[in-house]
Amino acid sequence: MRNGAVPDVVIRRLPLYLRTLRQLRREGQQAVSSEELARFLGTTAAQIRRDFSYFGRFGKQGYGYDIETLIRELEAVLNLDRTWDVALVGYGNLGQAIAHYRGFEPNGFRIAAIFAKSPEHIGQVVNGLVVLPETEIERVVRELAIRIGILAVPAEAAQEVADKLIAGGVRALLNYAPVTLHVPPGVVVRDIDPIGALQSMTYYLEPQEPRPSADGTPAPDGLNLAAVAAEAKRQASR
Amino acid sequence: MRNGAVPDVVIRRLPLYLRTLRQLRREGQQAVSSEELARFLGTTAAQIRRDFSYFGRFGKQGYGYDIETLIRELEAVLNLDRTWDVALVGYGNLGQAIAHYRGFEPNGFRIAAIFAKSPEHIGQVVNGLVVLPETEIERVVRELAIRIGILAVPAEAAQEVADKLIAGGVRALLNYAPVTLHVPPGVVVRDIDPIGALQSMTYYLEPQEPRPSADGTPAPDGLNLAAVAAEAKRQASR
DNA sequence: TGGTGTGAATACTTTCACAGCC
DNA sequence: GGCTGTGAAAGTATTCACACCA
Repeated sequence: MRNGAVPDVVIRRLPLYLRTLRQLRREGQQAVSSEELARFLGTTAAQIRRDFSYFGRFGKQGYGYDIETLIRELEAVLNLDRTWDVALVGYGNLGQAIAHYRGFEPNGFRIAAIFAKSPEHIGQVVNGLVVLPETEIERVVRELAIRIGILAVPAEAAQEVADKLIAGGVRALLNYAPVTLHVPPGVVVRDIDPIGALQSMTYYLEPQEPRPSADGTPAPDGLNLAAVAAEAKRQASR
Repeated sequence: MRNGAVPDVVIRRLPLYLRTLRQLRREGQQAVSSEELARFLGTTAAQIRRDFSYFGRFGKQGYGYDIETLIRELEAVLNLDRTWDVALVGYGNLGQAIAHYRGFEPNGFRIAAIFAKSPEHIGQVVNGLVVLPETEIERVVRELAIRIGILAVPAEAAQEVADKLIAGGVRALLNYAPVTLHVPPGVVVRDIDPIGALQSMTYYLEPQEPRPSADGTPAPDGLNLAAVAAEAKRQASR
């Protein structure tokens, strides 16, 4: 983000360290060296040591880092030693998938309010939450002191919804809409952009034409996909 | 990615330019200056000019960039002047959401094969595609000459699935699983990591305690969320 | 011995600022 | 007059390499 002492690149890497450390803890490991951690993450040991050094001296020479301690330190740095309430806006395909995603709670995030535009969605109950109308965003977000919003609305609606969330006090936005949000200073945005990710990867691919098989054939190359599936299922259920 | 002439940071920005340019085209705009484009994107004009300059001289002094031309140039750079077939692996909540997402096709990506592990999913038909067993990944991907894979499987399965895709010829992976994939040189990976994004944003938030309201009350602050929803719905349907 | 933490060197990225062109 | 494309400068990030320590 803005110019604090610690570069944002570093901050973005901390969750990866945390994830890997928790994994190692799950496997019963006690300590880890920057070298070993780097292998897991596909980075360098120097980078990891430098990254940690922004926040303190967490390691012991000749030993490495105590995993339990390091996890707690990183959680403290990232303010993850508490649970954060989140407001989800949008209850279409994507919004519903997010609402049902079980990965937030174990990571310290809890969807505390859901907003939708369509009357068909408003009033539905999900995980004990009532889907509220988007007109209520500002009020409810303020009342519940929610600081984090997830935008799962169509591109056209994203900026307006972001404005409402921010008006209610939200300071961090996870944006799934394919638009660049404009936010005042003090508000962080992270974009989730699968299409952009795909489009940047194709740069590195050989631009060979898609195979010249005549269009219209659903299963080129003599591969009968339905048959493949049926046969495999038969085998599996044996 | 690796050391080519053009930095990967630049490549990652191109899809954003493309998206914005298409938006402007939709609105009927003919030309755009680096300055104006920068305002839309929250960057600087200098950066945009530098980025484009890696690939050619697309602008006209005193005029700016012809939007139509620039779009075509960027599409060519990113190899987006064709349609790319994609293999989707995983058909749980997330995989199904991805399979039904309507945003791929208009952007030049087409899900051409879907794989799942669970027998309950295998054989289902989605958009005219039969969900295939993961055992068939390598063969089918090779037969269909698919270069791009989307991983929507649990963390534990991700590396193994990635290996199979790569064995079949995939060279680009969009990874939704919360793990660091290890891939040979020549394979690009982009991670979609909402949890990591949230965890890095909380660094910037005030670490204030969640409001001290006694636990257990589903609607603190006298806000009756169900009532809010019901009332709003009543008003909307009037 | 085996590892950290960190100055110093290197590599990469962004920004400035202006000549040059339409 | 207005805006591009780009050398050169400034600013960031990564890596090296080693003093130091358990």
